This record gives sequence, C-alpha cells and structure tokens, in this order.
Amino acid sequence: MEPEQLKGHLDGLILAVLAPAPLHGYAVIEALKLRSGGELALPEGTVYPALHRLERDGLLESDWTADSGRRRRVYGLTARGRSELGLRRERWRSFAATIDAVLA
Amino acid sequence: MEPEQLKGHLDGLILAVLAPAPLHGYAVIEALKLRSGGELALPEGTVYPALHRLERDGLLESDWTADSGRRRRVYGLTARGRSELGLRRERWRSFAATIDAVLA
DNA sequence: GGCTATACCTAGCCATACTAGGTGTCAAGG
DNA sequence: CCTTGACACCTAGTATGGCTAGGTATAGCC
Repeated sequence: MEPEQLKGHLDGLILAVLAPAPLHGYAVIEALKLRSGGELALPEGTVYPALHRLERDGLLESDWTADSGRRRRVYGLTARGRSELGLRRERWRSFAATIDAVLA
Repeated sequence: MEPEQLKGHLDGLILAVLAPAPLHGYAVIEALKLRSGGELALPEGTVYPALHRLERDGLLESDWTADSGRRRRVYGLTARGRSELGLRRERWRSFAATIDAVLA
C-alpha cells in the first residue's frame, strides 16, 4: 500500500470502524487491519494524530478509562461524526466511480 | 472533489488517458475532464508538474511541435510507462477493494 | 484594440501519512 | 527477578504532491 494513496481517505475509514461501537485507539488500528483483511496495517503515528484531528473537529469524542492500571482512551462518534460518515461514504463512491471511468 | 483524495492516484489517470494515443499537456487536461464526465477539472498547476515528474521517471517521453507558431509539448507513453499503467490499474483495484471493505 | 480560449511554465503553500523517537503497564519465559 | 514482547499512549519533524497564484505568449473574434 503506497502511503500517498490513502491521503484524504483515512478519516472516513476511522469513522466507519467506530460506527458499530466505540473503541480505544489501539483497537481502532486492529479493527482497520481486521476489516481490511490485513491490507491496512497502519502505524500508530498515522492513526493517533488522525483521532485527535477528528475529535478536534467534533466528529469524535473520547473518554479515558483505567481498567487495572492500564489507561485507554475510548473514542465514539458524535452526531456530527455519524452524519459526516454518510457524506464520506457518498464522496468515496463518487470518487471511486470517477477513477474507474478514467482508468478503465 | 476534495484535493487530498486524489493524491497518489493522478499519475495512473494521466498514463491512462495517454494510452490510446499521445496528447499534449493541455489536451491531457481536457481528456481527463471528458473521460470523467466533468468530475476531474484539474488546474494546469496540477497536471503540468505531474507530466514533468512522469517524464523524469521515464514513464513518458515528450516532443515539441510547432503548428503555425503555436508550441505544444506532446507526451506519449514509454514502454516502462505502459507496464507501469498495468501496475497502477492493479494497485487501484486492490486499493478500492480495501476501502470498500472497511467503509461498507 | 481588447477579450477569450488555447498553451505552456514555476515558486511557494498546505494538508496529511509516516518515521522515529519517547513513556508506561502487564504477562510469560528463562 | 528480570528480560522480552504485546499492549497502549504520545509527538516533533519529514516528505509528498495537489493546488494557488502568478507569469508568458499565440490565435481568432468582435
């Protein structure tokens, strides 16, 4: 996977894996790996800043939990995040159709 | 079309529109617009540097023509460019499948 | 003469995925 | 016990590349 390809698409992917249920950051990385069949093995330095960005923009909200001394930051979609996910899916479909048309 | 989305995909698109026949730079812009149904209206500042990059990397080669005082730089695929196009199509299919899997 | 479309170019901006480093907890093995 | 690995978080700095905004010049029409 070429890094540049992913630009502009990561945020939608993160929103998508958080749609069923809230997850903590590290679990988001694993969920992306799992749901992509191992294709998306993203480094922490990619995902953590993205989560912070999405929270800053009001699409995610987070809570700290401390189960037995281990601190985790659990992220969930806000209302705006959920509607933004719809927009992102739409935008992806349109984008993919455009690229398909030119490349085919 | 969000600019960031296109990153890492433009080169393949340019190779694709040049596959049937060589074109000059400005015509590449119009071909992209046409083949995308108007979706890809890319500014010259995006396409010209990309063409130079592709030529520098040996995927395109260019010739200057001067029909009636108007200078045009006509780009065509090299052998490496043609095989690279195959790779790019393959890589796009794989990428799109991955995003679809996560986003769906 | 001025306007539009054609046709080329480049310096600098900016968003963002990634690298490379850091901190700390916990469980398993030698 | 103590090292190793997985877990879990963080951030400063880098590199990439599409885009903005500016420039040059020709052709054709009103």
